[in-house]
Amino acid sequence: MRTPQELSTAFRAIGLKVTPQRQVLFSLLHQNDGHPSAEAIHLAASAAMPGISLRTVYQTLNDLVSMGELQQLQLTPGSARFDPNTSDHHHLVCDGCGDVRDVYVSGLADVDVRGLDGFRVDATDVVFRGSCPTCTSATGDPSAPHA
Amino acid sequence: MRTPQELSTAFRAIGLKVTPQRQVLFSLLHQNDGHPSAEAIHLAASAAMPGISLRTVYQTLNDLVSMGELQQLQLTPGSARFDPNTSDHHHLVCDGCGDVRDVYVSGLADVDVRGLDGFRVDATDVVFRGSCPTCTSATGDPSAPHA
DNA sequence: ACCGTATTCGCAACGATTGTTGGTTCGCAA
DNA sequence: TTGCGAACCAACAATCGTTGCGAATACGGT
Repeated sequence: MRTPQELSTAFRAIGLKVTPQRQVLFSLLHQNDGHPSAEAIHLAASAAMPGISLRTVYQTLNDLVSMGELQQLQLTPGSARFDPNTSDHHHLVCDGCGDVRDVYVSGLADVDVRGLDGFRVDATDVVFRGSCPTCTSATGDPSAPHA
Repeated sequence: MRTPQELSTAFRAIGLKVTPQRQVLFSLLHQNDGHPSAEAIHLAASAAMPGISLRTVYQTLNDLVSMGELQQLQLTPGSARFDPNTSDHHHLVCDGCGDVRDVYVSGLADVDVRGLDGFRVDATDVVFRGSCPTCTSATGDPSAPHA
């Protein structure tokens, strides 16, 4: 995620205004390395600016997404998650607790894909699903050391 | 997707009953190689059995998903899609028209993944996003031959 | 400082999905 | 064949995540 200053400049450059609410969100996202939902962001923003509306949070998140400054993830049914990490990475989802982590994948260009059939590929998203260490031990996975 | 007969047997085996409504759904899904939404399945089912309720469609789809006979996809915000193709494959999504296709990927095991960090991976989903041939030519892609 | 216009907020509405309830049907094991 | 219980439908209401609307407000180029 770019700095609040850079985001402010980018907003003004396309005719969007930099309000205190947006500054709060810029700051929160800049220092966020997780994958928060809109609700979670609203909660955090409310701490810094009581009364900020969920509507405004959605509005600004959508702006950031369409500017390409923020990635929107739909990894599970239910609420979308937002990813401030704009570097080239992929995701790891725990089926147990729903936690999401970033992973870095190399060698993707070497995989063989059949069925593209004239399709133009702009982006490739890889999602690994499984169980995080905490959930793995909690569910008594036989391949894991038990407590 | 397994045959309606196999699905019927599988349902009975876990104490679920094989009703005419379910048989219609089994048949529809068996011969479906697309990625229909629940709504689309309900529409098709209504043609074969007028009056079948959307509620029943959801119920049976959920049963099939939890039995592992059907895959539920959440490729975009909005409605879920269901994939009767249970073979090992991945997906291609057109950002233009929303169309979804199956693709087959080999060599995935050779990619290098950093950040797994004790995570147990059960499944890997790859989603290629881009533009289908129809949308590519319609949007005037400079790299495509124009009309 | 001014003014145009974007932004804000609260509330209503939306689409997708699930819960409920009550009455009826019907699969299927014994 | 009979009986139990599951499944069906209808008709809602409710939930969740998200967006549309409209009046009041405030950013920011000049």
